[in-house]
Amino acid sequence: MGKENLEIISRDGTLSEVPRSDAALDMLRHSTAHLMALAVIELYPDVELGIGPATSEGFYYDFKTSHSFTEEDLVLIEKKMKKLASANIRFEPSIVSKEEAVELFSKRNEKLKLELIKDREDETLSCYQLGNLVDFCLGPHVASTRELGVYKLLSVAGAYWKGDDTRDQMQRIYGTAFFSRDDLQEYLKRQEEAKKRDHRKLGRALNLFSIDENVAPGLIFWHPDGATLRNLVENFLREELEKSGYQFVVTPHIAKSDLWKTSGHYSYFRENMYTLPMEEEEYVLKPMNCPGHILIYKSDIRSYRDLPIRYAEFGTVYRYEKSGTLHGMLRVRGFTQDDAHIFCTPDQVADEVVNTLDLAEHILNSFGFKDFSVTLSVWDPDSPKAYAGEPEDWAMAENVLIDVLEKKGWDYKREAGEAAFYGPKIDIHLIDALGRSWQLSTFQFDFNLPGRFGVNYIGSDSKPHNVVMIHRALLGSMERFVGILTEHYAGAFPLWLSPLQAMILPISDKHHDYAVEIEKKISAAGIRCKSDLRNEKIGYKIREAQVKKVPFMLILGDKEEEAGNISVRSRTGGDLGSASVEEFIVQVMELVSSKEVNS
RNA sequence: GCUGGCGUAGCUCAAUUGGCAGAGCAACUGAUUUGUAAUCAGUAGGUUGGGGGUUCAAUUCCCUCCGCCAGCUCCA
Repeated sequence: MGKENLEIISRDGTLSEVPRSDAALDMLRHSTAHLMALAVIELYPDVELGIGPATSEGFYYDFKTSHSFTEEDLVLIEKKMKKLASANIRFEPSIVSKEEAVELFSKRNEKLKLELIKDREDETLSCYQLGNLVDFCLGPHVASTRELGVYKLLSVAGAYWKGDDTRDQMQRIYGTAFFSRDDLQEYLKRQEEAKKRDHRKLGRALNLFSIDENVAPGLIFWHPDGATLRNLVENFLREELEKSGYQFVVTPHIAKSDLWKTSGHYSYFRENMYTLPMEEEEYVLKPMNCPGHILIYKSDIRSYRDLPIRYAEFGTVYRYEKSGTLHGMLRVRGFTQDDAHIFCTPDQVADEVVNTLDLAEHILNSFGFKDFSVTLSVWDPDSPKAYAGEPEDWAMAENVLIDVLEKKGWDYKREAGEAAFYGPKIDIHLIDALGRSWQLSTFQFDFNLPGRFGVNYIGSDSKPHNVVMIHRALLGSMERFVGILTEHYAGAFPLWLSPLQAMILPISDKHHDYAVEIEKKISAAGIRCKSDLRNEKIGYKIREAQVKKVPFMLILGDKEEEAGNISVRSRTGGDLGSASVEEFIVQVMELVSSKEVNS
C-alpha cells in the first residue's frame, strides 16, 4: 500500500491510475466484493450469485444457498480472500452481446444473474472475470488484487432478492474495505464509539425512558427526566408554531371505522391499524390525525378569506408495526407526532410549503441540527393500485413540490414509489449514531382526502371549491426526535434542554442548610436543579453528576458558606472557580435563552 | 413478517462433556464528615423470558410461544 494511486481497469480494457478519493474507495470496495464472491464460490460451489455493490460504509454481496453462513464461515472466507489475493489475480473485462451473456451465465447455472441480464435493455454488456468468477458489471475495477486495500468481513444477514419480500431471501455478507489499516481501525473505533451513544443505552443510563418488553413492546414509558425533556421540546415548538399562525386543536384517540373508510385508511393502511370491536360497531385507534382535523375544518362553512387555516396537534397515534421493525424510540407502535394540517387554496400551496420548510429549518437548527438529507417521494406510475387519485393530480402535485425545493435551493433525491397513498411528499432525514437514516420532518401534498371528505371553501365567486391540504410534521414524532437528540448529543443535552441543569453538592452534612438555601434561590430563577444531600465524598458526588451529564455542579463547603458564594464546575470545563449566586443565574439564563449548544 | 443470532440479579457478564446458579457495578444497612470523576464493611437480591418435552437430574438437549439484537421489507 505504498503508492498513492490506484491502478484501475475500465470495461473496455484501458488501464489508468486514479488518486485516492471517495470514488476510488467505492471502486476498491466493489472490487473487494468481487474478491469475496470468488472466495465464496471456491469454498461453497453450490451458491448462486446475487449482486455485490459498494455502500457508503463498505460493501456486500448476496448469495443464494442452502448453507447458512456463520461467523466462523466469515473467518474462513476472509482467509480464503487473502490467499486468493496473494496470487495477484487480474480483473479482466470483456464486452459481450446479450446472447453471449445469456449463454455464459446459463452454462454457469447463475439463474439470478440471467434474470438481471434479461431485465436489461442494452444489447451488449460488460463482464469482469476474476479467477474463476465471472460477473457482469459496469466497472471499473482495480486492475488486480494487488491494488486492494485492507478489508474485513463484518456480518451476515438475510436480504430479499431485488428487495422484494415476495421473492427468495438471500444471504448477504457485509464487509468493509479501506486504503489503509489505520482507516479501518478508525472506522471500527468509530463504530464502537457510536454504540456508546445509542439512545437505548443512554436512555437507561440517564433514566429517560423504558420499554416493558413483556407488557408493551414498541411503546414508551417516559420517566421524569425524559418527560421533562419532551415537554421542553414541545413547549418550544408550541411557541414557534403559534408565532407562525398555527392554531392548536385536540382530537379523539378512537373513532368508528366509518371515518377510516371515508378517509381511505381502512383500505390502504388496514394492516397497520389497531381495531377495537365494540358490540355492533368497530372503533379504530387513530393511526393518523388528519381525519380529525378535517372534521374540525368541516364543522363550519369556510370562505377563501379564512384561508389558509393551520391546525396543529401533538397527536398521539398508534400503528401496528411488524415485530422485526421496532427499534428503541426510533421505531415504535405508539407515538406523538407534532402534526399539523394546512388547508389552503391552490394558489397558496407553494407559499405555504416554502414557509413550512423555512420553519422546519429554523426549528431543526434551534436544536443544533445543521446537516440533513432531503428526499422527494413520488408515486410509482407502474402500480397505480397502491395510490389514490388521478395521474394528472400526481404530476401536478409533484411539480409544485419540485418548484418549492428549487426555490429553497435544497439538494434532494427523487424516490419513485415512496409517496403516501394520498400524495407525494418531501422528507427530511437525520442520521443516527450507527449511521442509519431516520425520517423526521415530512411535508405531504394531499389532493385526495379533501375530495373524499368534501372539504371545500367558498370562493370569491360565491361557489364552493376543493381545498388543498398539506400534512406536515417538523420533528416527526416526539419519540423519534428525542431518540435522535439523545444520540446527537450523546446524552449531554444543551443547557436549555437538560432535564437537570445544576446539581448542588455540599461537601458535608454541615453545609446542607446552605445547599438548600442556594437551591431555593436558583430554582426560583427557573433553573432546574437538585441537591445531592447523601453522605458521600465530594469526589463521588461529582463523578455521579458528571456521568449523568449535568451541565453545572455547584460545590458548597466552608469557603463558600463563609463568603456567601458558590463554586461552579461545568461538565465540560471542570472547575470554573467561585461566583456569586446572582452571577451564576444571569449566565445560565443567557445560555438558556441563546439555546447555546456547546454549554 | 422474513433470514441469522440471542434471552441468567436493576445493569454488564460468568457457570468443564447435563450434576448444589456466581462476580463487578447499582440498591439497602452501618461506620466514615469528606474540597472537584468511584471511602470501608456488611445485607439483600433469581420460577435462569413463558409453557411443554427428554432425563435420576436441564441455565445447558428438543418443541412451541413471547421478546430482544443485526440486516431485509416497511415506516414518523
